[in-house]
Amino acid sequence: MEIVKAAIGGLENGLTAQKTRRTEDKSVRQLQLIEATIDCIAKYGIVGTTLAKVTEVAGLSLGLVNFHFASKERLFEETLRFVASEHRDQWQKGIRAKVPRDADRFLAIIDSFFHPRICSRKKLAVWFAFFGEAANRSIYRAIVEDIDEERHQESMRLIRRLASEGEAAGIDPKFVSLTLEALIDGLWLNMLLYPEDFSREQSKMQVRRVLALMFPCHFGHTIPKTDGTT
Amino acid sequence: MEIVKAAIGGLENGLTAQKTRRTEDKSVRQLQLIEATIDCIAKYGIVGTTLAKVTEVAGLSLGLVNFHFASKERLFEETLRFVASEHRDQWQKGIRAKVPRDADRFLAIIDSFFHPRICSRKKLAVWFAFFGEAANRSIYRAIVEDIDEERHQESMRLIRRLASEGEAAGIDPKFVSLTLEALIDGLWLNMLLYPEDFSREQSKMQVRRVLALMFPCHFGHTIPKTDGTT
DNA sequence: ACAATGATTGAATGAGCATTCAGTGAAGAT
DNA sequence: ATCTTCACTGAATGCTCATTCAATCATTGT
Repeated sequence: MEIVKAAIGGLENGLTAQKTRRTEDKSVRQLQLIEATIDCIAKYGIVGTTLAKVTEVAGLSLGLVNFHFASKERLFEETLRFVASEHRDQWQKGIRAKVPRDADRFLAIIDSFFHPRICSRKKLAVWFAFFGEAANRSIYRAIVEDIDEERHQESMRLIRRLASEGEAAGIDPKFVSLTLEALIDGLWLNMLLYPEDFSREQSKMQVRRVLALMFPCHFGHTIPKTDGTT
Repeated sequence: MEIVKAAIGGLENGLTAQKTRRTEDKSVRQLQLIEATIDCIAKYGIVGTTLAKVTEVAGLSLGLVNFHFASKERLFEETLRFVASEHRDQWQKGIRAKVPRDADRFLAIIDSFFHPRICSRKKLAVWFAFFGEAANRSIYRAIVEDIDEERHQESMRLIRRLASEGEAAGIDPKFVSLTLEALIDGLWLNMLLYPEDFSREQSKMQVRRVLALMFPCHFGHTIPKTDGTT
């Protein structure tokens, strides 16, 4: 993971080769392989993803996966970790950004789920491919749980402050957080299965409308006045 | 599918052999194989489900799958169709039952998602295993879409009547139906990934609380007065 | 220039698996 | 009692794929 992040940095700011080339190449290759894996899972599913296809898509030779990762299994783990931390980086960047109002911070977490890089068709396919296997591979579940838990805690913290601030009502932060996260997972599934019928923007608005039902004062203004779903 | 349904009937009312034994045996075997497939997918995932394991679990010989179904692929299709129609039967039974109030009918659809037979750990594992593959296998998506669409139409019909009946408000049936279905899919995922932390009953209540936010008059009474989430 | 290091290649290996099919046996039909 | 029909069996087949590894190549240090 750490190595891979270094590679992303490297790629983004134009290959500033400070470390020895060999070490850096290593992380670049790993990233290449992970991205090819994402492409393959999206195109062929987990079942249809073979190392031959992955390396072909990456433009590398067959033996490299077992050189850079111990096994196909490890490559899959790192791929899941990659999309997971990509999302974590996204929402953490969101809540650290300019506007310090709690309501906006919470919206930033919500919005992170609908960022084009995070919920592209490819990434959704990868998430659900791993969900499907997670029931039996505890390592996948552990990776997903880690990132879910961290975000859930942050959500609850923000909602708790919102609730005490504005309309205190009987709003239960846990209920709000769990409900919205479940709703978003379901919308993700819709976008995956029916990409023609469900867009990112529309789904984001759908979440906001639910949020407005829960916190009219805080979020009522974030939804369009007219109420057509489509 | 039809053959399989006949077999269920046969099993349930004690093997009333009206047809020739051979034909009936055939459908019994198919059902056996489908149930073994469900067990295997739940235990080993789609990737780890082999025909050797399926037939072993079913207590039958290896060659039978290719005899009763054309291929492993077809067996998988029929398995998905089986859990799909099991759910359809469940909610259709629910809305046909005694109480003819629309609100109760709608609740019956919601509740069908949380029936022990429908959202057992095994069945959830099967659903998400297929969702994971659905992005690439259009046949899976078609099967899921069929059943989703039918239920969605029925839900909207009921909600529309509810909305006109009671608090007409600006409630949009499509929004309500899509939101609740997405929420439920997300809760299913929670139950699959974290069975220790999410129960059927608790999840059902979570849906009702959201429903009560949308239709206080119709569904406010269906949630417990105290508001602890756990 | 040369050696040393270590990344890269891809043919070879062998395991695992879906599918086939020749043979078996049990249940009806005559 | 014998024949016919099929469901059923499981060893054999052949293919796909992850993994290995000997050989090659590029880079760095001296």
